[in-house]
Amino acid sequence: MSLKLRRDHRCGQMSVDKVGQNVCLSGWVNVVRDLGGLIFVELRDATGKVQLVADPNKNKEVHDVFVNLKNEFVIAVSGKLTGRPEGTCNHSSPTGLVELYPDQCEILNTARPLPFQLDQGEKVDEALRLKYRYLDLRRPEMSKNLVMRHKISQAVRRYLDTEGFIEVETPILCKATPEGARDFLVPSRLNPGSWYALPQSPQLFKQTLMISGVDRYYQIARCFRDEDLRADRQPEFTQIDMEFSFVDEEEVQRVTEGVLVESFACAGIELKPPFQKMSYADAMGLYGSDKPDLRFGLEFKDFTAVARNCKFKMFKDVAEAGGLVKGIVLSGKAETTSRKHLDTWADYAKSCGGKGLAWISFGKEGLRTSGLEKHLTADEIEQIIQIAGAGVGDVILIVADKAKQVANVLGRLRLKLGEELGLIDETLHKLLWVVDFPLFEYDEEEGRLMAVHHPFTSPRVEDLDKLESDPESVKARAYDIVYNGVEIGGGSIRIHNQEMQSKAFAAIGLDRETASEKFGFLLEALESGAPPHGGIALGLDRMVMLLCGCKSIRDVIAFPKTQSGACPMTSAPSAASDEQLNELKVYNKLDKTTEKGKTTDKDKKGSCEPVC
RNA sequence: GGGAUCGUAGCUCAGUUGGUUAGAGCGCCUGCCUGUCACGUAGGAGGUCGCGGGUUCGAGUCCCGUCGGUCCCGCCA
Repeated sequence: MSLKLRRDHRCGQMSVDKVGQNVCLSGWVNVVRDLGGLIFVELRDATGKVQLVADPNKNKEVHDVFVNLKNEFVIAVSGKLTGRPEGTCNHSSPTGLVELYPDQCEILNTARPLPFQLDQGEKVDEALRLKYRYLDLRRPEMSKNLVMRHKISQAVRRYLDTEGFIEVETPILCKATPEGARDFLVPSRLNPGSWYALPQSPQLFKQTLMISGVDRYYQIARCFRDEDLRADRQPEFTQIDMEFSFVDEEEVQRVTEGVLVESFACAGIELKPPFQKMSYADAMGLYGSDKPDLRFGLEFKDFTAVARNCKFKMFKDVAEAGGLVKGIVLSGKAETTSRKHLDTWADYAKSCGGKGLAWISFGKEGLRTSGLEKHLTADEIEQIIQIAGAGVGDVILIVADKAKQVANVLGRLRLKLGEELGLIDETLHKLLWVVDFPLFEYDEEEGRLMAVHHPFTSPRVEDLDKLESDPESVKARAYDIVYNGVEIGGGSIRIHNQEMQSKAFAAIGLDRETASEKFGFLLEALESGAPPHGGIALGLDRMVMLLCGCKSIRDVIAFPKTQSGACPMTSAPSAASDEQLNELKVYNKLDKTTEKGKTTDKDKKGSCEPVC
């Protein structure tokens, strides 16, 4: 089809300096304002909106076309751009000083009334927005997000290129790994009974590339994890994946800081590296989180020493069992904190799995407590106040429990209070490296040690001798990068030595045979001259979400999944035909499917097995 | 696997203690209207109250189940 009118300008470019020029524009009818005589139409394209005017006295033909225009019709117009008459300018629009009286107008396509109005924006039910995602993405708020994502990707590519990185693509059809998240599986037609796994990350490939001598690799890589979804978690997501040869932590962190400086600059945010560092132990001890939000205080105070020597059984037992008694201080909140507030917070603490919440309110009229004065001496309460650094007008909230539980309960309470009491300075951009993670953590359910980061993470040199004797005390050469309390990336210096890698596998209970079967190629590669190497992966979706000011990564992904992992637009996932399954030698254990392709019994777990 | 919450017109919502013919704004359709920019104005069409069952003389409203959305816990090396 040949167009009579060929676009030569974009709506967003229409400004006073183009007045007098002949322009041809194409786009969508954003809105029609038909005054009976004059008809105003807002024309929208990817760059913006501009006002078109049809005057029946000036051009009857064009006016006749305009009379029939409806929202979201696709049109092309041409004519001379004019400045708006005195008093009719719209100063709230970027193109509000100009308008176009077309001398030609062509309707390129019509549109039925839409299932939702584009100007209703975020108010529209998300399921509907996802079903008609192509309409949702027409909204400038959404297309802005896509553009921001593009800009950040481009900035990252530009920056990493200057730092000597090359982008290498790694397979999507991979081998399943025993550790980590649940894998998505893909049956192999050519090898009936065998399955590929989609990559949880390109981890092993990028390490292999280091052994190949690639030196510096990056990839904006799609990753897949078959776990439950959240506002910030999708089954497929994108990482800025990097790996470096011959580096230590400092170099990885320097380059990562550069990536973040460039990315944040896309959103007009200036970051100043180097970023603050904090040990995992401090993060957990002071904020009860491995990703503390440092935009506000409320650091934990430790009252365990007082508790150990007091007569209050509740505190004393916890302290003697190796637990902790810790609290946070709400400065100057004694007057505004009612008993109801305290009860609500205590309920919240319980809902987080805590046993309760003790409190001391240091009001003008004197002390009020959650009954603590019955169990503690005045001197002990005074000691607590001293340790808390509290004074008149302050409130102290106290939790006593196992160390892990104190961190969990008090950490979550801290976040809730930070928000509820308006303590968070929204203008701050707090970047933080969390370092010195433990290498392993004991998993009660599995009954074995698990890698905190992943099993390829190098132990700290000074802890090497403890790898077998006291593995839980070994620190990892790992680092997470945290932005305003959100983990946006993590990485480590890797093991580049076969012997140590075997020891690490052994520590997490991976026997020689399994290790060899699952990771034999890596162990072998490590024996062929593997350079010291390390890297990091940044969560692109989360970064873009935060930089766009969105609450969900779904708003920065063009075609995201719902919480149940479905795509309302395409209705994926759907049943496969018997023909397809037969070809794959896969047997469907589920009951027969309905016409709609949905399983008749949702309670049964979908499971497919090779027939052989 | 668990907790919370939502589902009423195309969209966003209201709908009292269970009681007559289920309402509003926007959108849509038909008029009128020459400087609008949330155009205005007059009229009109439009409803399996997510679905199934139960309680009741009577259910949008109460109960049970189910489907779908969202948030969270678990899970996410």
